[in-house]
Amino acid sequence: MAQKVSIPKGTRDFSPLEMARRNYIFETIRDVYKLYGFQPIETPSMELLSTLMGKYGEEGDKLLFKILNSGDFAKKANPEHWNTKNINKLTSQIAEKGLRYDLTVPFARYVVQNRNDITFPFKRFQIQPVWRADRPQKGRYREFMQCDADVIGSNALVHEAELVMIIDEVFKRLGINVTVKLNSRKLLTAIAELVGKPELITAITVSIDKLDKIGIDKVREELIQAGLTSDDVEKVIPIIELKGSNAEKLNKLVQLFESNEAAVEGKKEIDTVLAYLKNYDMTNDVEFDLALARGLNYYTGCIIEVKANDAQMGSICGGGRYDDLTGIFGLKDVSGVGISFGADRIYDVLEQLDKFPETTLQGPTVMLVNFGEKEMEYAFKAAIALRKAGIAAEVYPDQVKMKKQMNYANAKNFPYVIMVGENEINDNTYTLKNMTSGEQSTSSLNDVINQLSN
RNA sequence: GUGGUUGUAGCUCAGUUGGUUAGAGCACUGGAUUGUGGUUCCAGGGGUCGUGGGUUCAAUUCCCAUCAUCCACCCCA
Repeated sequence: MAQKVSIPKGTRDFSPLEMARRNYIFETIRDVYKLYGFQPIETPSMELLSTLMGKYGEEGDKLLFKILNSGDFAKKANPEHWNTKNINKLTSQIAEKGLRYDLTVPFARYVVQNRNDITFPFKRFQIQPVWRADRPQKGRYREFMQCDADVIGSNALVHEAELVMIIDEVFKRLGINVTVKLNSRKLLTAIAELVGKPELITAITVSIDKLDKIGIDKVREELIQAGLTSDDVEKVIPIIELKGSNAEKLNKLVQLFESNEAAVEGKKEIDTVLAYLKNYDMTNDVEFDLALARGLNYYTGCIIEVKANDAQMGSICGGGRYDDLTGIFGLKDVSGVGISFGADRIYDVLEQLDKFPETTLQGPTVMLVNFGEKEMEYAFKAAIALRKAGIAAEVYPDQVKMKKQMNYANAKNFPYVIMVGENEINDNTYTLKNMTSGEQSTSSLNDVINQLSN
């Protein structure tokens, strides 16, 4: 009996149709990135664990796929660690590589390693898969594509504004309505300082980030659990619950925070970015949202997150400014800012909303029907001429029933089929059939090429 | 890591209050239709009912375990 085959949890195969649709997403993002002056790079699938570990928080370390060393790796492992189940020490002895968890940290490594050859500010984009040993669920895979654009070596807030414009343009082209949420990590720092517990910044941000999902009461509970007093909580809640337009929220912010230094800086960041955006005709909404936090703890300035308005899905794009990511690798005072589109989630949203364009369904342009030996030769030559003219052509390889050949053309979504039999050979003509309308006409090869070239 | 869901044909799923030949739709193959597909009709192939154990005269069905799956939490794209 046949062996039951499958692929690892959280991974997927992609059919020709799915590839066409994925490429449509990648091309759209790539085109917009290029339009804003970004250039592509690629980095290896695996990085040294020393590069990856500790950059994504404790949770992140757990979610890294680690690659077992080659050869007799067991020899190098200290048996004591086996016995005491000291996983951390043990992994460092038997695994020195891991699959990349995102594209930002490898990029920071790339910049530090190639700093002498890079002209700053450096704008790069990168579209590659990343891996996380997460438990899969809706919109969550263990292998998925990220489409990153980052600027490194410039503090200017114009980049934040342009990144928002890129997001707007990409989703406009894809036909997805989104809300771009904007906040600053500095305002979150200010909140932690306001209650006099700066060390709780991570726990606080994690809790308030859930406001949308779990509601204000649960957030209160979580904040208390995180170590805030109820007095503290009553100070925090009005801030994250601020309502009104972006300008109104920003104004009220001043009163709530008074002259907290971090708050002033954070507000200025948001002000500046929104001022830049006034020059641009946004298709989607930009919302200043104090409850936006984002998990990755390397962010220091503006943070950005995008949600689809018409689909149930986690964030489909996110990013922010990180002031010290290259510092970890020994290159100080280089600020970076970037965004990342989650292509797989965007795919799921497009599918849910049925927004893929028709053209992603289309197969090669024309199939030539195979009627017999003589006809095959005639058709084969025609296919060569068609390809020379830049038209994707294919001759059906076997002499089987017409019905079967037409079924094949149908299944493969050929928009056109060419039929050549005895009559056509005698007259040196070709019968071209439009598969959507069913119309067909007989003419010379040049005419056929002209018709298909449009 | 925690909680729940579901495992029956290639795919999507019925079904059996435990009983001897396990069903449908889609897909596939052949025919109606030997140069015309996407519509229709007929026929056919394909399943040790996830795996292991238990209860029973008898288990695909009940019980236990295990694996896989999907969903939710944690966290995140």
